[in-house]
Amino acid sequence: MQGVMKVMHALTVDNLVFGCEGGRLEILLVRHGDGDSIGQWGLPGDWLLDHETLSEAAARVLLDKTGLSDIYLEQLKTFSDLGRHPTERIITTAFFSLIAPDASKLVVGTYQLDVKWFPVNEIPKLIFDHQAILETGIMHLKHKVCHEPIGFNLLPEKFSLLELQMLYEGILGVSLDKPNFRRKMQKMNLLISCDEKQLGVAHRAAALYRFDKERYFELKQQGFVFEV
Amino acid sequence: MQGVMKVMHALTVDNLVFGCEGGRLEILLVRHGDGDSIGQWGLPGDWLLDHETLSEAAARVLLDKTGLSDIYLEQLKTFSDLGRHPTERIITTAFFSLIAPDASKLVVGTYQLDVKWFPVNEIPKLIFDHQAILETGIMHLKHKVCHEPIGFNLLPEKFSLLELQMLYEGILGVSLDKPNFRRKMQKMNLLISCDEKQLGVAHRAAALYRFDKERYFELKQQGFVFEV
DNA sequence: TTAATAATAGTCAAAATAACTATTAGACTC
DNA sequence: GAGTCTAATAGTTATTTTGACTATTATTAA
Repeated sequence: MQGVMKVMHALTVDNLVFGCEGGRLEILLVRHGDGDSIGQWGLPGDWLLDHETLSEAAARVLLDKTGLSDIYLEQLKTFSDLGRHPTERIITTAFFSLIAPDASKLVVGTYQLDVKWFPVNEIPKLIFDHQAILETGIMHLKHKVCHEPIGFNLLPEKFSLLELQMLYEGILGVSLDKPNFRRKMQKMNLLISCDEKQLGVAHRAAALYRFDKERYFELKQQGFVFEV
Repeated sequence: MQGVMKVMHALTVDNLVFGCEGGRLEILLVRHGDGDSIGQWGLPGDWLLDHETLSEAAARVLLDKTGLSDIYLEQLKTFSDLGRHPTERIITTAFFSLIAPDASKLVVGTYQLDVKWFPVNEIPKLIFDHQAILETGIMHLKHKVCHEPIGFNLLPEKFSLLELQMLYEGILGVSLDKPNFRRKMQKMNLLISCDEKQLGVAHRAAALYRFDKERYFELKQQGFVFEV
């Protein structure tokens, strides 16, 4: 490390937590309760501390701001544009995760006014460059959903094939052929039948499946490809 | 940004520049000429300055340390492990790029003892966690090569199909069927015939091709998949 | 009883893949 | 200059996968 002088920087982490409700892709946002951005919506984020890695910070911040814990957070990208914060130079590392929205209960953190899921196409105005970070996250999700069987992370424990298909259609913005989608999914051997049927639906009840995690890790290692 | 106190951090950028020579994947390393790490090999990196983005820093540092310019650098990942530097807390953002090694001449930067290409399986001991960063880069490359037609970036302007195949075999560590590989590549319409043949080879000379950049961007947008 | 809705099963032509064999061109050797 | 070596290039074939469909079935609501 030579040639130029060392400079210190302010660093934060911001979390993109995606969920899915009724086939619609959702993102978790918090409303700030103090500071310059009081009252405004943004991604759950905070400063990186001295004694923690970025991943640790992301997990701590997510717990503090939203009450969610034990969530797999993948590092997405570090954002360093000079104008991304109105008054200071702050660099932020964004993390990415997919969960089933109702899996855990949300808790509004201290210094927070609210925590809420928003459908990704009905987003309020966000602080700083969080809109751009979200868009990067959605692009990443679209790419990832074609190369890894991640759709399952967004669904409840037990789900029907149509729910899975609608999720893919929602994320990718395309419509898929039902019999073909079903055939393709079943050939991957990622689905375990629950030997149960939907309840309370006004039509023939669909079989419910759950997700074979062992098979998932197998496929992940050998480089999964899912084309639609 | 509330709840915890702001802390300042030291930030650097490090560049993973991959090349290919004779079917072998190579990485560009520099040997430090001063500081604690004098005499040791590492990735070309340096401090992030106040007035620049991470991408700008990566490009500046690459030029300063190796003489390379006008190279597309993709942000790979930010490394923040507490023990990654022996004496200080330094966080680094790694950048990733693929070039044809002989495309540009290397220039040893000030404060540098040497700049050199190393085959990725004959790497000297590297400073800090640069070995781990390199491994992350290689994993990323293996993944990427199956999903984007990036092989071309590593080859000279004109190349034969066997050179391309050997590159893929080298990166992925598999052996591929020659007629099938050829057929698959040609069907993508990414190759433009140069109407030239190899010279000075002790066997039937192969046709030389170059790479159709326009078609490349088309495929990139629609989500390229290359399975072997 | 029938309409509506969605699940599930099945068909079929076209395209893609994998595993091959065969032939050809050019250079080197004896 | 005939034979041999290497790798390029062409072609074959069975199997699998795909995309675009149609048909049938189960369930509830009207």
